[in-house]
Amino acid sequence: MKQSAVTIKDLAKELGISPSTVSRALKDHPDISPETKRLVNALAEKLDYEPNTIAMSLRSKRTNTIGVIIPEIVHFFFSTVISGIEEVAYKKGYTVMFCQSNEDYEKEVIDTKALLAHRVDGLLISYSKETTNFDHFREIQRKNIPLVFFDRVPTDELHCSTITINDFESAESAVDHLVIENHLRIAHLAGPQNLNISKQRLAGYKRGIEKHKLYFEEGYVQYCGKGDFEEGYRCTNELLKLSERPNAIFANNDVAAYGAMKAIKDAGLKIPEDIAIMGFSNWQFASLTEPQLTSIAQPGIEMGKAAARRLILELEAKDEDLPPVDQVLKTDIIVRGSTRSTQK
Amino acid sequence: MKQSAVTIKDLAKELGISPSTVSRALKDHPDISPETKRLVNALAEKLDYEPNTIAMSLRSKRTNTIGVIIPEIVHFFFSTVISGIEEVAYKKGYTVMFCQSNEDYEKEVIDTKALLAHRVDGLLISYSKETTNFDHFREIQRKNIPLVFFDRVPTDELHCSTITINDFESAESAVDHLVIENHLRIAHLAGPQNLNISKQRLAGYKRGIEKHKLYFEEGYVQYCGKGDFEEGYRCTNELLKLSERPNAIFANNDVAAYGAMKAIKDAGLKIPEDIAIMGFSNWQFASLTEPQLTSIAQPGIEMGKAAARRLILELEAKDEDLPPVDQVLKTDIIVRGSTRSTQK
DNA sequence: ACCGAAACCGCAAACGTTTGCGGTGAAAAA
DNA sequence: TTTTTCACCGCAAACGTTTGCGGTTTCGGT
Repeated sequence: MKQSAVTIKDLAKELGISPSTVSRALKDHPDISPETKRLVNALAEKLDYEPNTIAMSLRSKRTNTIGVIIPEIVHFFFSTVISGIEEVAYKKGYTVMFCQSNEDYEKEVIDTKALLAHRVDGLLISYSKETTNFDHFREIQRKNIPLVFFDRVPTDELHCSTITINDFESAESAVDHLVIENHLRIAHLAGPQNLNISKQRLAGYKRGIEKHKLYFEEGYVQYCGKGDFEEGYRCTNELLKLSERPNAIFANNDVAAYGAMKAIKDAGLKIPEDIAIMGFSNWQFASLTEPQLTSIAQPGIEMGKAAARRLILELEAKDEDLPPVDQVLKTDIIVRGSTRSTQK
Repeated sequence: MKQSAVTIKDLAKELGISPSTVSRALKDHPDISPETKRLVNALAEKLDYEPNTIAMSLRSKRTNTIGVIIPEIVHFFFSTVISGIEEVAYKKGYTVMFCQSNEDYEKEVIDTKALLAHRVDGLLISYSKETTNFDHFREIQRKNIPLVFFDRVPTDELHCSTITINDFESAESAVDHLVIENHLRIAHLAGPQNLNISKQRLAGYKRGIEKHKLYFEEGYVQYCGKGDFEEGYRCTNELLKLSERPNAIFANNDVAAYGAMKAIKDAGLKIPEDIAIMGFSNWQFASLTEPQLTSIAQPGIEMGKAAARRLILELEAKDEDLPPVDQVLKTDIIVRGSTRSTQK
């Protein structure tokens, strides 16, 4: 069960010099003669010496590791974010430790404890739908370790950098799009309201309704808490019962949108002729369905990259505390068959 | 940038006793009096002492960390595997460090180096499509650190435990299913042949063809290397040119199957009446499309769990070397509209 | 011949734990 | 009273690095 086991001491003994000299030689310290450096490096190569990062961490108090907590990995958007995180972390010489909270508050606090125990240099977090208590985040800050939120971010009680998309404007322009396609009775399948993103999307939707002076009634906003397929199906059936039946549905996410699609098909209605559907996130399969789903593309990879870049920036600005920044990424409406009223 | 900073020494100084005593008291060592233990634990609680895992690792040579390398995270199947891994790792008190190779050989070897440098206790790997040289895996073994492969596993030159599904039988029963549904000219979109899984699926397909004495010609097997949507589309168009046009296509994976679906629709043919389609992996969206895709469900979560369980077993069987085991998980055919010839 | 400055290197402590071994005091046995 | 036996605790080394400080040479300059 031993690792490679060749240490600086071994090199030193072999060469009849001191460990300090070996250490310095390996890092090209000016105090060491070129000749010695040559010898040391040659031997290190030969015995394939590899520095013990654990020992280095113990001294330097840095692990070159960043911790990531996301609600769930089996989720198209989050998996793209992770991918982005991994990419820049790798390029900057960091490795990532990762946990999923499974949308469970308890697990989330245990995860943060675990990552702190493993002495990650910094943390990247998108918190669970359940999380309303932020004490575990405050604990992180108390220990002075950098923390960046992405996608699901707290309103600014914690002073952390955040990476988000412009949910409000995206939702608003979703309404714009539907109006252009001549759908004027637009309903919304809203997400969990303790998540800022859901609130913003709902708010953007309402803004769009007002801006265009569209018809609206209470029933047009259906709150589907979990936002899964079944909820989308159920909520859409509610919408179909309304006397002023909407002719477009803007869903908080793609999966709920597909629930809506099924409900509409089951009701014998046509998409988009009778009712148009629009999702949010542009999941991989949005282009594979029939009709294809119009959706709002969230730049997941970019978000991951931005979050990681920001965190590493804060990590490496040793002394001076950088003031937190809120970076907002742009989305794109991907127009497909589920809303296109006219010809292809 | 300091962590909580309270150490065993601090506790010792505060209580006027030695660090060794504190250490022992905290681990409930019999040499320490109940009274002292009480005092130590009380103070530890008060100052919220947390053991420095780095220091512990340095002594014990164990990090309680397992490394995972997968081809890509933005992939339904692999994300489910990771999810399973995380779940059991968490339960057993391990955290996971994770890298994606992006199907790139060079990145894969760099990743293994990085994980080894971070002194993970063991590794879980599914290698890239490009990988044909296994030296970096041998290096891991040389260092005597446990390694378990899953899904994409080497043929037994390395002596490692593996977790796979029964690709051969699954493919064979896919053919069985198609025959039952009365599709007797079955083509196959094959995957990259340096991957065992692809070879097995192809072999299982061929076995099915022979068993049922079905019509076959060379052109019925199309090799789509990358196995993505475009390849599936392209290869299917090749199939459509054949004089004895197949009336069923069994694809190596779901995405390719959707490429096939598009090609068939574009050709003005009906699914499954003219040509049935069957995928492999049962991606999330298989039930959301029109028609829904018949596919073979791989138990991703189970695979992840099994792999992690096996690795941890080997990790904790300190001395005696466990002989490698090959665990094969069962799949299920999920029958949907893309192959169902009859009613419903 | 002496001094000063380079150039090169080693000592030892430190990071926070763990642990073998030995030491103390007091109670029990002789 | 002396010895043995406990119960309890501290010393110090070790894990593999890094680094401030000081020590030896060697050499060019006066």
